[in-house]
Amino acid sequence: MDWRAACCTACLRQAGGIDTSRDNSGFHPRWSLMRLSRYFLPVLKENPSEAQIVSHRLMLRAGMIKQQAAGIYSWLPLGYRVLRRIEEIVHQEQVRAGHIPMLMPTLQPADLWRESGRYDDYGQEMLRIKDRHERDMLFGPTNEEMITDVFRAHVGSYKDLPMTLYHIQWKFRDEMRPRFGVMRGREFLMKDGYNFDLTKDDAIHAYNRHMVSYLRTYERMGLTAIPMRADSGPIGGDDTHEFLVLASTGESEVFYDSAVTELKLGDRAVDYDDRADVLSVCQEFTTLYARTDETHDAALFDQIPEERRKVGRGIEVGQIFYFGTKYSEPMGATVVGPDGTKVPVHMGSHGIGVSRLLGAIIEASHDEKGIIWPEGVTPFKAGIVNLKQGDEAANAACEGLYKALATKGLECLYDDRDERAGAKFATMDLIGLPWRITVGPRGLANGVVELTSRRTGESEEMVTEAAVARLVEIYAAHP
RNA sequence: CGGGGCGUAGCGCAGUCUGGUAGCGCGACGGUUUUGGGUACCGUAGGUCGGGGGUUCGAAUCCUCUCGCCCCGACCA
Repeated sequence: MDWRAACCTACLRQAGGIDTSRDNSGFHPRWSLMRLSRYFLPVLKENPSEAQIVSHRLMLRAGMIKQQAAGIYSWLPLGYRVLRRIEEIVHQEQVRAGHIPMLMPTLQPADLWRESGRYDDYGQEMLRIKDRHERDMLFGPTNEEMITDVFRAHVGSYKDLPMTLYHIQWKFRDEMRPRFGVMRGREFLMKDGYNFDLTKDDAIHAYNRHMVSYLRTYERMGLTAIPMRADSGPIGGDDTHEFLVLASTGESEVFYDSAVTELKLGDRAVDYDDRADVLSVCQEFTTLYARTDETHDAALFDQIPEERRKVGRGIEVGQIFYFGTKYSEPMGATVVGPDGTKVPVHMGSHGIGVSRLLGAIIEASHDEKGIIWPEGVTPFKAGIVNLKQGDEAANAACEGLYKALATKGLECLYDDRDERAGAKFATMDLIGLPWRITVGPRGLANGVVELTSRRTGESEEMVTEAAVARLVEIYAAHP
């Protein structure tokens, strides 16, 4: 399950401890052995003028991204770690729901899109490219055609269904006006999944299964994402919900019953194969009024008790569609049914904006000092701040802590720079690690270090073993 | 794509109106300071002023073309 991070954790466990030398393998990133003095974290004290909204500013200031062109970014080490972590959560929850990971290319032949009729429909957002043989190619903005092509080439029987394939891949949409940093880039990382089912009922179950897996995915990231009935837009379909994170900087106006923000999936067990179970969760989360401006119905909205009637803005972080045979029919994706006749499969597609989630999470979780990462997605589990670099006791205590946490599988960032305390604290606050362990001669004289919550600012002094135990306990809830 | 704005050192900016060969703060680097919330002082390095063409004895500055980026709008994960 933990197939993304496994190599790092495993090689760490195998090593059985700590290697304080720089890792030069270039493949297994020993992230848990990170000294800030050897890391690449180009933080900025001042706000870059190009960034307007808070998540964009903070991502630039925290040294997470560097813009390379309008809407196109390099992911610097810190940003890359969060991106990978979000990706990992998405993978885990998709696999848990029974969906199968794969990978399709970024470049696609135009002919596939001519089959579905979308080559002409898609418009300028599609980046069209010619190869050296003058063949028409495109940088994929989505993958319905390609997955349908994969499916029809290899699947021919109803016995192979149901099947849901997904991948996490870079997409490109040549937006007229990219903005808000990674929230609306032209190049973006997206999880997109496609279900193939024999009947509409089966496909609706796949739709519901995705809704539940998405709710769990967002909750693990510390987000409240509300499913809202939405227009289908250019992908086209009969049924669709968008998932929106409430934030004043959101691009969509949303109307909702405030009670929906109280709904939590929590750690309740949902059997993804149990249709009734899955359906009941979907009903629980979609019964209360929650719609974007596209589908807003003022009459229905007015029936909500006034004190619960809310209008706000939201950031779209995912969308699920059922679209039936829209692609399977024109592209000939059929299976032979139990009665021996060929029928086009029922499909749906389901997307999560992986790179965009970084921005959404920051919009939802920050303060004037910087980012506040939810434990589920933090790039490092804690920051260790050595207040007196060079002091033998402080150095030893920090390295001991570092080792103790690492052997528990908690990857931390050790600020071993020769800087003033204030500079170190400011950096930690900016990059938003949820926990900070402060180690200095003053506390060590009493045998204690200080554990501070980034979110509340509350500090508590305790012996190092207690700090390790506390963090182990906290992160047990965020695998 | 319509409207507006901006490109000068890694970042934030001044200098452009009124041409005379580039400056400030932060950061970086080297010292001193031994420091519990971006410390202070001393010193050093770093810029063909987005690019091309033109006017001029002389262009960051004036003219022109061009590229890039940002903001508002329409559009979108």
